[in-house]
Amino acid sequence: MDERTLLLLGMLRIESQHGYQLNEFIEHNLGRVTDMKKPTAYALLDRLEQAGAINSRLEQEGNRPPRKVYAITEQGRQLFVRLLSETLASAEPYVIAGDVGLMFLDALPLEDALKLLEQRLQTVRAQVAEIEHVPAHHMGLGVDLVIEHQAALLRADEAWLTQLIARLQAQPAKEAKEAKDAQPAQPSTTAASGA
Amino acid sequence: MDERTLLLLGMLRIESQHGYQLNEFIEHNLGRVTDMKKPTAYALLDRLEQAGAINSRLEQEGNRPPRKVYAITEQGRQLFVRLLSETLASAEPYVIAGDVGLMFLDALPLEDALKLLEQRLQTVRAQVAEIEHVPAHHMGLGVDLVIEHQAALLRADEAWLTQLIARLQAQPAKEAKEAKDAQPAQPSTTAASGA
DNA sequence: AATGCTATAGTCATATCTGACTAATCAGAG
DNA sequence: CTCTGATTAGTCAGATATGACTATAGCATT
Repeated sequence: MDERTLLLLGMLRIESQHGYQLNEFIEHNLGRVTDMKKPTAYALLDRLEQAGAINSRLEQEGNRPPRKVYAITEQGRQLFVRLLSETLASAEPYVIAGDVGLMFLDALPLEDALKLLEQRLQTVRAQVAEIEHVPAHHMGLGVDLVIEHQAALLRADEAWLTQLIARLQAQPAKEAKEAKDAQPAQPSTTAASGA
Repeated sequence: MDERTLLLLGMLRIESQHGYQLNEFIEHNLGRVTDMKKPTAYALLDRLEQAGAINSRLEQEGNRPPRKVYAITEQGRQLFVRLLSETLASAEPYVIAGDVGLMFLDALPLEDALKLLEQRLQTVRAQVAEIEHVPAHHMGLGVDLVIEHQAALLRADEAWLTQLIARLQAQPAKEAKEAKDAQPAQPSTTAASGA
């Protein structure tokens, strides 16, 4: 949530903009950097204005509905530098949603698991391919660095997955045994999930 | 949010448990897998019970306050397999919070940026070290795989960061130029953030 | 000159999540 | 025995986030 604030301040630091503009840019170009949705952005802008980090003036173009153009204030710049420093210096341990699936890999028959992991691998490969084709100097922001970073992580992910699949294919016996070892608990009522 | 449901179902599939038990385990052992908090878990358990995926019976131990022991139902097992399959097959493009910072790296003087990135690198290294010392067969679940996966990603992260720092140190001129190029917009009111 | 379509600009009711709290039991110190 | 602090078990008000919606303007088509 602090990163979202940082993002908005950073964008306004580059250029004063109205809400719609900010949201369009985020939606179209920053899908990899944030998943903040429109209403959240408006809410944060309101809060930032309350706090004096940005201010807004109404602007009328033609006789379209008037829109609020937000500009960063001196106070906002200070907040920006503070948030940026904090964000750069720290490394929040990330939580990867898909990892929950790995925890229960042994609940599925090996064949099924392999099929699903191969699907996942396809998806990851597609993501790598896509990100490698994003043109450099994408938007003049440091978005390039983010793209690089994400590409590096995605490639690591691809490599790991590939190796996992190979391992599972090569040692079905061993992995099956591990799966057994993993549940010394009571066999419980029904056993229908078919492990 | 679906992963959270999957996690709870998966844990109950292994063994019937009461809420407190589930939460303790998550808090102490699954910090890397999920960041779900206690009240969220209770809310999801309620919802799963409404939906018939789990049921609960009250259990009294000594004369401590009675507690609800949740058990997965046949319906719940089916849901579990479905969610697990979906999760394993897909690869949601992850959003790394810290990446927002990278976007605005050029807003700081190079020296400052380097100092901050080095701090980040320290943190990442500490995380790598920590994760490499987690004992294997940690809890008998597939948690091992998750640990491996996260270790792989963390090492990739470390390598990328190291290389970024080297690049920034080696080519201060070029990077400084890029920083200039990055903002052909208006110089705006105050220029106090000192870029 | 009415119709439908897209872009613009934002709002709001609802769903979701969590920090802070309640409340009972137990174990040990004095 | 009774006070203190830890453990167990959970709840709830309030903060956050978002899907779905409103509403106007411009433009092309018929």
